[in-house]
Amino acid sequence: MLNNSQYIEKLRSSGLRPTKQRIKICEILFNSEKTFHFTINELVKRISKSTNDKISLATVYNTVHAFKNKGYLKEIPINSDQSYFDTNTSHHHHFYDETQKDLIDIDDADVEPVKINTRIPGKKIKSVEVLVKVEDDKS
Amino acid sequence: MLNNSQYIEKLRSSGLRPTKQRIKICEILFNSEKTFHFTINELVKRISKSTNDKISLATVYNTVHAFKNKGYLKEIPINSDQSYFDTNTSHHHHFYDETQKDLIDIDDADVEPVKINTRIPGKKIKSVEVLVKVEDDKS
DNA sequence: TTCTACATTATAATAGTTCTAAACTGTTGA
DNA sequence: TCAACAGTTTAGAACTATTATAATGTAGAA
Repeated sequence: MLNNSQYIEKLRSSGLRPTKQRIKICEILFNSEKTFHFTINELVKRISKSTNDKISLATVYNTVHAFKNKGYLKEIPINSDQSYFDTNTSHHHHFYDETQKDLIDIDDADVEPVKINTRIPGKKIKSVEVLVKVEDDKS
Repeated sequence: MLNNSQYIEKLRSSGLRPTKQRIKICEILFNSEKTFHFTINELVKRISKSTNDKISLATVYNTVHAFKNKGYLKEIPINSDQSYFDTNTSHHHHFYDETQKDLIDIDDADVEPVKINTRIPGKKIKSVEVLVKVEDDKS
């Protein structure tokens, strides 16, 4: 939970100009107690609910990508018609409920560390992501 | 490595009419010694190389989805501008080389079983997929 | 204040995928 | 065998998420 001046500092310190659009998006994404998942489309809806100053779609895309590049957001690898982002940038994994089309965090403590006993020469591991797909248990 | 009459049987037994388009796509996907990854776009190219009878793009999409639904193909969860499919439907995971935009199988023996110590009530686990993103090691 | 580089914006463009509806074809059963 | 039907293919249009464009606006430095 940060106030605007802290967002301004955060943006400035990472080389992003603290425009009012970016500050507004910071408020929406980072003011919550809880981290959450969203699509661009959902973010646009939240923005239009919380302000009268419309932010253009292009700016939302630009900002989300900028925040992702700075490490303030993570993109969640999932086959979907749209990209999912996560405000929780700490190491953790996800359930994907295929019935509800819903993403759920898996607490990192609930996943044993994934051991990959092979490497690709000349490449270093950037991330290890586990996606657990679930569906309604009708048994 | 199956011959056409075996593909016909395979298709029929899973409730898919063995049309010449589907048989041709079976040949391309399942005649290889090795399993492989592909995008729709790449599959279309392979088809046009191996036959003079053009298969329409819609049919390629339809067929790939039908095969996926029947469990003959797996879709690989990855953020990309296009969907990746895998002819290897056995349990295994992937490296994704972000520099080369290239998918590489991880032999299942090289990954310790992923233990998820939590469940979602009323849901059953359908799959557990690990994606290891790698990049050039410039260190 | 003025300048400049960076941001925002509306809109067009792009690309992957899905939809449509007409033509075609494998299969069934008389 | 062959008619009839349901499933399949097809070209092209439509759709949707995302990116590019280029003009306008603005934050920050001098």
